[in-house]
Amino acid sequence: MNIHPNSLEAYYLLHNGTLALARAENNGIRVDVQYLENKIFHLTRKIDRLDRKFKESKFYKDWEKSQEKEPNPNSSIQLSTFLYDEKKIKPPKTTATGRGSTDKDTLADLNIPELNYVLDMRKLKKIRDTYLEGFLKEQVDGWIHPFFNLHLVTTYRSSSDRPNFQNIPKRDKEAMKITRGALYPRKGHQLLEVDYGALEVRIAACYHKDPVMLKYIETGHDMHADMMEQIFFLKYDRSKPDHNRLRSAAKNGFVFPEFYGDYYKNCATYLAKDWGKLPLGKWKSGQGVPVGDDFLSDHLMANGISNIFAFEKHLKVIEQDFWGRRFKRYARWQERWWRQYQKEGYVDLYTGFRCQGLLSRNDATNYPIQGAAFHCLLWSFIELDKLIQRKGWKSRIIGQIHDAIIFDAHPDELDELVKETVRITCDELPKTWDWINVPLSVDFEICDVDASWAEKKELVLT
DNA sequence: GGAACTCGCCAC
DNA sequence: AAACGTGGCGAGTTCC
Repeated sequence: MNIHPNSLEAYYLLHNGTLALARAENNGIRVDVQYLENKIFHLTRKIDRLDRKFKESKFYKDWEKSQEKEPNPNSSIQLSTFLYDEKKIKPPKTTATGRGSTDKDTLADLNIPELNYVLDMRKLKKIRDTYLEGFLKEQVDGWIHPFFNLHLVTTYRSSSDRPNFQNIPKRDKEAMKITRGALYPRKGHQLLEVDYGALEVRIAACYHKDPVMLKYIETGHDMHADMMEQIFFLKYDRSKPDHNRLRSAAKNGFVFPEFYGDYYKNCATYLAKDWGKLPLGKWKSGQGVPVGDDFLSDHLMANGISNIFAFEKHLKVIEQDFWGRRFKRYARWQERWWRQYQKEGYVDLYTGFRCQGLLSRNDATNYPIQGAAFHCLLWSFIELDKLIQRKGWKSRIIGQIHDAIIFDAHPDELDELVKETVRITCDELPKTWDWINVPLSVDFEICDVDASWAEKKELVLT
């Protein structure tokens, strides 16, 4: 099917998407209210304890003397004023408005032990106030009904609110356990999650058709391992934990930022500091994360890189190779796409939508990818919803997170639900939209019957 | 007493 | 030449 900009097909995608999402909203998610109240009580006790300890410190006493009103550890303005105006510390980083920053990384840089109390309190408050209190506020008789919006996002992605179902903690294990530990399936059911693998990378490839990228996708060859080898002068060994950490660093600190339009200087800083645990000046022996029997500083120095500037230069060369040789066709597509926008004033998505208005170069190349990737998810969501209706199943769809669908599944229907999901997401979708010229794949995660969302584990298909 | 803003931080 | 894309939301703050 060929979809034209602002087409009827595009309209129906949102129309049917709205109806399917409304059914998921209506289905809702079970929350354990007693658990929420207990956790909030215990987190409050922990936060109070940290607050008391912080207030006993010399740092706080000095802060108290420096201003009229009682210092509030949660006020970034008060903290910024005290650190950078009163104590005359040079801000390691500033905010968008030019004020000295007090975010997590910046405070860690300052090396003031008492500030750890502030950081610990912030983390627990985030969990308590945004998530647990948010669920409690929105729940009715032990059910929440998050909304999914199709009309708010510039790129034609979705958003979610009241409460936001799309930003519940996952990476931080403690925050994940506490927040997702409140969310349950229906009695006798189990939560099931299906994720598209590398969806945006694959959809990007449908636009630029870069032969090197297509080969990576078709063969399953590990692009991030290749970049890890190039950045860190190593032969990737998947059995080594330190190699896998550096592979993640290459993936999240270089490959994805470059795809989104970032450049080597930011990548160098981020890789060295956040992933490598290296200082931003000159390096000494024994610094950074372990690499084999060595440390990252020793390993890089052995390869002629002994400070952040040399590392930047190294990444500059890698970036030139990345866009000038490896993904040359991808780079040319970005250039073409940007010129198209400059000439016509819009970019079109393959799914029949048009992005207009003032766009930056990065916007013009990112929006069509982000939007069309979400539309793949939405199409699958609609079809799965129809299928469940048709079959009269007890299983329900309860939500969606950009490239993932969350089911509240009945165990008797699980096998068929998984089978049908693979069919719709990976086989039917590319048959419907012939611009999808790459294979698609999905992964499943599952919780036991009656277990909370915190108990999620990988589902291996046989 | 509410609107609008900044900042920080969670997700993809 | 320029320099990371999209959201929601709580707390603190300022303005009206």
